[in-house]
Parts: sequence; C-alpha cells; structure tokens
Amino acid sequence: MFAIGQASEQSGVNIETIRYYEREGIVAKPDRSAAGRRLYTRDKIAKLRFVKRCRNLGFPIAIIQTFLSLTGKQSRQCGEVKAMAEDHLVEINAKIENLGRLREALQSLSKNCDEGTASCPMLDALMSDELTANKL
Amino acid sequence: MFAIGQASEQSGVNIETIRYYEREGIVAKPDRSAAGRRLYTRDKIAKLRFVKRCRNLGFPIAIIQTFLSLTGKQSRQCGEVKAMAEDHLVEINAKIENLGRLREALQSLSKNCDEGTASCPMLDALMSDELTANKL
DNA sequence: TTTACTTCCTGTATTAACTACAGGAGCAAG
DNA sequence: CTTGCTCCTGTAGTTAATACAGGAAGTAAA
Repeated sequence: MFAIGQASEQSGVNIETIRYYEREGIVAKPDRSAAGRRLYTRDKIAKLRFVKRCRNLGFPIAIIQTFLSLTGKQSRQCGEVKAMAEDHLVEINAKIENLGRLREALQSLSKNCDEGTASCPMLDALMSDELTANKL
Repeated sequence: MFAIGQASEQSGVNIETIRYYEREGIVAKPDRSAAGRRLYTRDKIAKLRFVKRCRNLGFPIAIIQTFLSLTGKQSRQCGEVKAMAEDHLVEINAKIENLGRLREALQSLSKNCDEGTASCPMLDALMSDELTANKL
C-alpha cells in the first residue's frame, strides 16, 4: 500500500488533484491507515494514471468515467458497452488525425527552417475547414 | 467579412468564448463595423478553428499561442522556431501513441463483447506505467 | 525522548478557461 | 414601425484543478 505522495509520483496526478477526484467521486475512496492517512493499491494508482492520460488527451471527466465504467460492466450490458465504445472510437480517430496533421505541420516548419524558407503550408492546412471540421 | 455568429459557426468556437479570447489577448482584435460590431475575416476564423482543435486535443492556451507564433516568426529566429517545434513533436507523438492504445482498448472491448467475454486486457495495458509513462 | 523535518490531514480560497445571464442597442422583414 | 433576431458590455457562475493555512502524524537523529 502506498501513501498519497507515492500515488501522486507514480501516477503523475498532483496530490491535491487526487484528493479533489476523491471528493468529487471521480475515483473510489482509498483505504485509510489507523491514523486516517490514505493508502493506495497499485490498481488504484493505475486508475489515476489512466485518468491523467485521458485528461491530457483532452477528454472531459464525464467521458473518462464512462471509459472506466466500460471495463467493469457485466456482459449482460454488452450491447450498451459496445455502442459506447464505438461512439468514442469515432472521436478518437478524429483526434489522431488532427494530431497527425499538427505533427506534419511542425515537421514541415522545422524542415523549412533548414531550407531558409519562412512560410508553412502545413499550418495553413491545419487551419482549413475542409477536413474533419465537423469531428472536432 | 463575417459577424461573430458566423465566425462561431464556422470555427466551432462559442460566441462567448470568442469574446473571452479577445479580452484575454489570445486572438487579435477584429475590425468593427460602424455600429461597433465585430467583423471577422476568413483568416481570423481559421485561427479560431485552429485554437479550437488544439484545445480539443488537450493543449493549454499558452502552448497554442506558441504554435500560432511559430508561423509568424522571421527566418532570423529559425533556430528557436525549430527547437520549439521539435520539443512539441515529442509531446504530440506521445499523445498519438496513447490515443492509439485507447483505440485498441475500445476495439478490443467491443470485440470481446461480440465473443461474450467480459474482461479487457487492453484496458489493463492502458493503465500500466510500463510504456510512455514519463511522456504524459 | 525530545527535537527537527517531512508528509499528511481538513477546509477554504484562488486560478484557468469557459459559459451563462442581464439589460440594452442594432438590423432586417413584413 | 414593430416583431424578432443578433449583437453589445458587464458581471456572475461553472469545471477542473491548484494553492495555501493551521494542525496532526510519521521518521529519524541527538
């Protein structure tokens, strides 16, 4: 079992943020030591890390909670799980596509620098609404 | 020239958010009509759309401002531009990798549903710290 | 075991990035 | 010229954190 400071270090989630997630019911309450200190299992720390990653990718807490809930469902609710998973796949694919375009833009910018040119056609493409505009 | 409502519709950025960005100096002030209404060029709307996409991908405003500033720099500052672009590429690659893993997890979840199995090994992998833990 | 140092506790306040009014003015169609 | 929409400024509320304040608990050397 790990103290909150270790949980924070291992998950990348700020100590204050961990307590905030607990207050708001975003993650389950951890056990407490005799003196009332929070004690985290590896499993709970893994969940914190997952939340951290998803937040970093721009998913709101509510969506992350559905991600987490998807894993815990009984197979009885399988149809529902499947539908939700597939809904989110569309959004995730759009994000991957947009990140790919941003990456190309920055690569092109970096390459143009080597060549002494100043403009960047990739950045213009990134701002255009011709592709995936409706997905984000 | 477009009114703020049209700019909002075309960029996906809420009207109130556009005004907020202007107040905070995140985007340049638009021209005004004789009666004082904001008027947006296609170019300004493209920038709003870019900000929107980046926010959606989890980048904070400050980073997005550096993205935007990268395009406008003189080639004199090329070295600096290149270094910043490459810094961000590391982060973007980590995001793409994590999104790829999330996608696999959801696909595996959806597939497991078809097969009647309830657990999801991919989601466990997503929560592990063995890969790219330090990048996000 | 007393002293010193660090981590943790609860509770409240502040921040970042929006989002939602309130109250009033401008514009466009019938 | 009035009905209905969009826009204006300004202020207040929301979400997701983040930052203290003041105190208790663990840790470890003197």
